[in-house]
Amino acid sequence: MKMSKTISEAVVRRLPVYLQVLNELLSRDVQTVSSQELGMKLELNPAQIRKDLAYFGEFGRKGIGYDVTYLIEKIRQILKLDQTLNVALVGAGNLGHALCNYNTYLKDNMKITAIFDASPDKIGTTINSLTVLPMDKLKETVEQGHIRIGIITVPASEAQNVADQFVEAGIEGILNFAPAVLKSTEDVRIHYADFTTQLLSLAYYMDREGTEYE
Amino acid sequence: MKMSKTISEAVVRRLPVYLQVLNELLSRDVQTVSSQELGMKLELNPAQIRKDLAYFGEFGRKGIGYDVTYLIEKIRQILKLDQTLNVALVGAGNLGHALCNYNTYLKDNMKITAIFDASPDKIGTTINSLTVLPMDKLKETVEQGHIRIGIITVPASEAQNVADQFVEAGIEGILNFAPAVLKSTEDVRIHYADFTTQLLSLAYYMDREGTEYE
DNA sequence: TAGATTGTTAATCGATTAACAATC
DNA sequence: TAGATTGTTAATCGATTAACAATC
Repeated sequence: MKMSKTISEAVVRRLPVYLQVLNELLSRDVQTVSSQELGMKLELNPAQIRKDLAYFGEFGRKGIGYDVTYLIEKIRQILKLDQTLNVALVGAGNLGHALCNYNTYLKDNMKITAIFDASPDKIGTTINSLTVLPMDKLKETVEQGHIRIGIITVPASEAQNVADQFVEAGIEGILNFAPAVLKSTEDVRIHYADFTTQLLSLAYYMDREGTEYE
Repeated sequence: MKMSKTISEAVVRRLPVYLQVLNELLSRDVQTVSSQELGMKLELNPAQIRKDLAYFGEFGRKGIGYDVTYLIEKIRQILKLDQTLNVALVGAGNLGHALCNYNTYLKDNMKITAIFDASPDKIGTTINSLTVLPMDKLKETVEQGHIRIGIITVPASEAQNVADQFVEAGIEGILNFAPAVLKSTEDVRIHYADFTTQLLSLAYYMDREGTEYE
């Protein structure tokens, strides 16, 4: 078990993917897995997987591999999935609706506990038994509800404004679905989940794959 | 104007983000922008931006910067946004619905032209004037409709199966929203857009930011 | 014991950044 | 001309991979 050494973001982003595959193994009653096997499933170098995990502790057994259940537990601890994180969502449009309903998937780790919208049409309506609140209730709700993560599903033009309000309310992390680059203070982390960027970069590879002029 | 040199994925993924910021500048009638200014907006090193763009041509003017309109045009060409790409979506659930309605945003670059679902409840229903088709129509529809990109919004357990059918149908790129790692043949590119992974990695940074044990 | 596989150090590879001549 | 900023080469930094002693 070692600490110090800042862990790179690339490593942290791979952990949830490891968890995905491990959960799938668990559901098939696989007891033990080697970095070799994980590497095959993830199309990742086995050494990388071992190294990633070793940042956080010695989770494997030499000559044997990793106990699936134990490793899941450990990664869940690292990602703090034992505690419930409360999440606020701003933007009760189609995507906002979809995410709220997806809610169940994350079970008790992450829970959308408040929904906001600027539009009077939306305010007061109910999504998944949550009432859509007006924006001026955001700060108070976030503070009182111990909400630490904010999700933005508003149009790009309003995203920065919402981010500012989240920061002001003391949120610690933002997941932004709007196709916009956001500014925040240093202590608030922003992750981007805009799928249009993904789609556009995918387009680049269309037709060209394998035609790499060489 | 130079060719050869394979362009790294990191570069390609930044292009849509550049486009985002450039479009925003255009909407504010900004004519010219320097790599310095772009760097500030994107929190990226100016040298990196210049280098990224230089892979594709000489788009700037020394001493002046980049013409916003011209650069937008060039990046759109690189990402092949001049041609319309037809997209098929499998999974007419909440997220599928949301993406279909989002459709307008992508304007004429990307167009969801077919929706599929395995569930008899969904088949035959209409989303945004498109009728949800059964899975056995996928191959034929993809081929006849010149569909080159597939979007997966089914549960994780079915994602691989859908991907296989896409590959079989000759799709060239897949955008996967299911929390699952997918296998495909080498010539089919898979991008991941599962937001749960994003959320989980965000959780890692909660409470720790700035407490980096040093 | 022999075979397998970890954790970790060292080597490699690739991506980011700095620096600067060219030039608007 | 002087100041600004590109495109590009060289230097740096960090992440991935290989290799191997430790050990189950």
